[in-house]
Amino acid sequence: MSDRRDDLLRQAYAYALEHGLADLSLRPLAAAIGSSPRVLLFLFGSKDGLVRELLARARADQLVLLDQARGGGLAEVMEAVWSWLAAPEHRALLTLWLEGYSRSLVAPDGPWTDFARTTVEDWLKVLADAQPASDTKAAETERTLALAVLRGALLDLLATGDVERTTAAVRSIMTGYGQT
Amino acid sequence: MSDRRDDLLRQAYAYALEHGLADLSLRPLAAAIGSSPRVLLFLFGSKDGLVRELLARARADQLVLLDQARGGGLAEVMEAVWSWLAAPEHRALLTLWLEGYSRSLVAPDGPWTDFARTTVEDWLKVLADAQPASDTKAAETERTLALAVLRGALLDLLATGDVERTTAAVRSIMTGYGQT
DNA sequence: ATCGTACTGAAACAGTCGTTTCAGTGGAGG
DNA sequence: CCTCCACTGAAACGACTGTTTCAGTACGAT
Repeated sequence: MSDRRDDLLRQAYAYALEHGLADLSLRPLAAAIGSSPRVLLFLFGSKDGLVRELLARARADQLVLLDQARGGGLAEVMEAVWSWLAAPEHRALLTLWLEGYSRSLVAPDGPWTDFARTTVEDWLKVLADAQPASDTKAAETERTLALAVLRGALLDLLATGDVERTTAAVRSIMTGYGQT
Repeated sequence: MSDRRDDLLRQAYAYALEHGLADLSLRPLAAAIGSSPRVLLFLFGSKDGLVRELLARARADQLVLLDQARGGGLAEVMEAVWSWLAAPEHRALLTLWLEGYSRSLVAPDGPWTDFARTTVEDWLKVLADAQPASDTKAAETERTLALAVLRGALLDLLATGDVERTTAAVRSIMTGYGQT
């Protein structure tokens, strides 16, 4: 019966969104989601195993977004992705994402392995699919720039909460692309 | 005699650049720099006090860069900043910066307070000084975009190490600005 | 009824953490 | 010489960490 396992993972995910991953600890987590450290270790093998599944879930959430954003040219995809990034209800997920990103840069081992590099590739691939001719050097530069703008604006937004200014910045660069 | 204090801070800073701030611990740090937890606490009051000074130093390092990058139009400043960001010898400092950035988003209290928001403002101010008329809405959008590109490309670079691709992306947007 | 297997509560284990207590150094000023 | 004071080594404190040990409980199959 992995119902309980899935349920606990879902609750642990919600808890991680609220409290962050950096100082996640089994005892407080278990207490908050009505379980025990013993059970969490039994179900997930180790804390690292649990964290790995939490990160996988965070990545899965983003992949769902990226899939929904498909279709149309680069401008449409950027618009769709940005409106998702700027939505207040995704703020917690995105700070969690940034946490995993920065952590994977300083500690290449552990559950975070390759998290940063993987998400770069995930996103670039989706952007490439939105380009008519994605195999040219110019196209690669174009989508790298698009990714940089989205993420740079996200960093800004997460720190300042200024939706208007950051959205204006993202929009301003899309006008350059063809409006398919 | 604060010679010793400055010396220890300098060494602790070097240690933090190598090992990151997230799981910084007094005993290993003290052992590595030829001191003791007792002395570190005596000199800096608490671990938080030490971390605060380390972050202040990281910020100071960036302010030096930003000051050197001054002069010229937005394109020149971007070029100067990017060449600094892309330099391999600054990789450690920048991952440390990102670590502090993400940490300050999830734990608003503690030594990290406002670290993210502060650095956004630091950078935007320098970019504003590079604009001929910085008080218009269009100028604000323009420099927000410039900041986003620099930081987004930096995120990409830190994860992939692909200097060529990220540099091309940054350069591609500068061509739009006037080459003062 | 008996076995086996999946699960779980309570407690302990060994370790690390930041910080404090206590007992000293060493050297400058009176 | 004595005192004061900035400084430091050693050890302990209490709290917390992930994980393990042990002793069960519940339940389905034989």
